[in-house]
Amino acid sequence: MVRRATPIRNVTISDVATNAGVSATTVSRVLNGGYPVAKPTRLQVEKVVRELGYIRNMHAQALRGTSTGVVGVIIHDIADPYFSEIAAGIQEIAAANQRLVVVCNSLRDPASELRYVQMLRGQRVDAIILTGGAIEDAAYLRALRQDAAALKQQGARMVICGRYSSVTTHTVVPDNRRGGELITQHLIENGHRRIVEIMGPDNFSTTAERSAGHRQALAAAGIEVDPALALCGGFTRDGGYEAARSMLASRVDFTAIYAANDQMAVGALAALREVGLSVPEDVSVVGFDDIPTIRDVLPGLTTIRVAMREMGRRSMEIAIGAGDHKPRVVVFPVHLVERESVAKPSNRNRYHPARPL
Amino acid sequence: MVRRATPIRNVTISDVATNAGVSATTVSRVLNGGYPVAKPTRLQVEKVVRELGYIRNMHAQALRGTSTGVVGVIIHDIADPYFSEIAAGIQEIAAANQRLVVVCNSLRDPASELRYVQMLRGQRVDAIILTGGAIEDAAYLRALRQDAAALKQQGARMVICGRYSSVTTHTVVPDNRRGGELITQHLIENGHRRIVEIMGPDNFSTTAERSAGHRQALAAAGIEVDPALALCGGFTRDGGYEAARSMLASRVDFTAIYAANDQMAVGALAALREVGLSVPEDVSVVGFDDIPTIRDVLPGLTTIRVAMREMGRRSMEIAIGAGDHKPRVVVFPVHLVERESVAKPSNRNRYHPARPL
DNA sequence: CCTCCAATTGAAATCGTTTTCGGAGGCGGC
DNA sequence: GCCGCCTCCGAAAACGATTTCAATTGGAGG
Repeated sequence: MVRRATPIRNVTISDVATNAGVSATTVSRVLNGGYPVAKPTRLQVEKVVRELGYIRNMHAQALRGTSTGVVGVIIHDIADPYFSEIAAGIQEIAAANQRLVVVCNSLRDPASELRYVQMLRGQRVDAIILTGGAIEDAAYLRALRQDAAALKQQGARMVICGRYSSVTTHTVVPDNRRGGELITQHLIENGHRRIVEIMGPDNFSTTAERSAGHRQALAAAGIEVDPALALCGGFTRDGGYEAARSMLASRVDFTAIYAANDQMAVGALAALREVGLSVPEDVSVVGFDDIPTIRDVLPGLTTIRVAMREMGRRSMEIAIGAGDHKPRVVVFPVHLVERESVAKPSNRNRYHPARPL
Repeated sequence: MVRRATPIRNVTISDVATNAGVSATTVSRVLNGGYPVAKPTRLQVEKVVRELGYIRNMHAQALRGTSTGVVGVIIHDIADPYFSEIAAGIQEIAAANQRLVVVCNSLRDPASELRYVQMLRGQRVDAIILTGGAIEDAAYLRALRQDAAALKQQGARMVICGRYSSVTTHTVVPDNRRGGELITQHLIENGHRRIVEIMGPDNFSTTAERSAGHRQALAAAGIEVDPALALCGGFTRDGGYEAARSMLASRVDFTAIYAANDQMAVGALAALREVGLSVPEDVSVVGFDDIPTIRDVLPGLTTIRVAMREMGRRSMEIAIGAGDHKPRVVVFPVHLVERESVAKPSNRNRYHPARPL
């Protein structure tokens, strides 16, 4: 096969200008509007643009100084339903405003998060949205703060979605603490006093907040916190499964499980099912987030609704909000969604799993 | 608050050059390697780069002609577990190769897909990955073919993931037809002859292929296709739910449901549960894809495993595969995953749902 | 001492756009 | 007839990087 002799070159604004018999300046003015261009000239230029299939080179445009129209999003894991909902919300607003979104998966690794921030700065994005909780150790914070300053310096924004942070003034968060409180109250009202808490990974702000709400509700009801009932796991289905199994193996006494997110709750459900315990008859189980897929697990999981998609939308709105530089902290309210996974405690079978581990 | 007097300007390569007492050329050479630079000079430049926190302006670099390091991905819906798995695979390879990924949600709209292709061409991306089935009408195809030609002309690639297409030579697809055949054979081997087929949206290539495999297996078993047993729905949980309900309402006789993807199968499961039919005792149900969340629905859904993440990985590998311009069509094999949603047919309750619609 | 070569470095052109600063023409008012 | 204003348009200077071409140095070899 013979390679084309013509060099690889795109149609440029000068090509359009030449073909239309005007200068590049005029073409640019037609393209961008705002300047006076005589009607016939405008029409002619538009015709040539169509004929040649001209597309603006965004890099030249960006280099010249105008905005890039690109927003960077750094997200833990796009395959995680919690984050993909947020991402979908972000996309909605981006699409409605002709913005492009660069999505980066940090896989919960602070170092890779920082690397991505650098790459996005190199891309001169208009804004960066950081989603998800993060381990906020000192070195990480220092680096991020520098990036945020540089970003602001170049007129770009940083918004943090899903966690509080001292790094930027633009923040969108669910009311995690309140959620932990609400769901725990619900369990307490149903008569539970020995509640297993399957927490998220250590050191994550989300973990801390959801746990704080839980303990607060416990304290308000005069229930002492038993360290034997709390354990950490990855924020995943398998994390919940493993945690539930190890709790079961430890033989400690409990009547309910509070998992720090729905996926862990689903894992716990699976672990309970495996040993022949049924929910909610033997054990009550609650989750957090109300991810879309949750409505099809059995029994229906009682959980805390977090408006993930709306949070994504709001983050993007703030990210591209034109002139408005006012600091924003948006706290999304949460609420309890009751399904079938909670009942009054009973002692049936609790210490004698039908099937052994 | 007083605005900073200093103009918004980034550290450029010339700043580094000045501070290091060398020329921009030398800095560029230190940054990109390949040219001889004396050790002390190199060290000095690297030191200044660190001190000033210099970050390359990708736009200037891209404008000059080197690649942008960005790959565009156009995907139906990032919140759909099928696609978010593919996206995760794409991200894995991108991360390993320092590429950035621009993700665009087309929401199954061909027009918006084309708009995004244009925007991505404006970004001079190194490649575009198109995922998901599409309505391939003539006008759409013509436009896409033009874009593909222009892309190739500028040295970029287009790879299509999830559907066959006459537009580009780079294609990554699951063996949809074979999957439809396998799962139908499985039902037939279990004694089913009246199988409802809940198809995906009309005109989608994926729908057509999965349905073709189904009918092929039916034909091979000498079972005549009954049009009353087939119906279309959106590729969503609710699409499956609605389809199942309307089938139930139509009172036609069937013993099994083949849904064209897992989400529709889950919807069908919910519809059956609502009318008091149990799976697999009263009706067998199968899906397609084996999305991750499926393993936690009850009863465990028998389905066809599609290697979504691997497909994403492979698409990206092809997209950034450097010199290699050989056309590639990669067909991913599928296989049957047996769980608990299929049993021999029985007549119990079939015409007398415990609860009315 | 002269020539030549290898090793380093720099000046300047280039990529495609936007924008500033004027220039050219037309027209009304004096 | 001249002045000034408006309308429309173009030349040229950025933006920040890479790369070509050439220059400088120092040392080796004759």
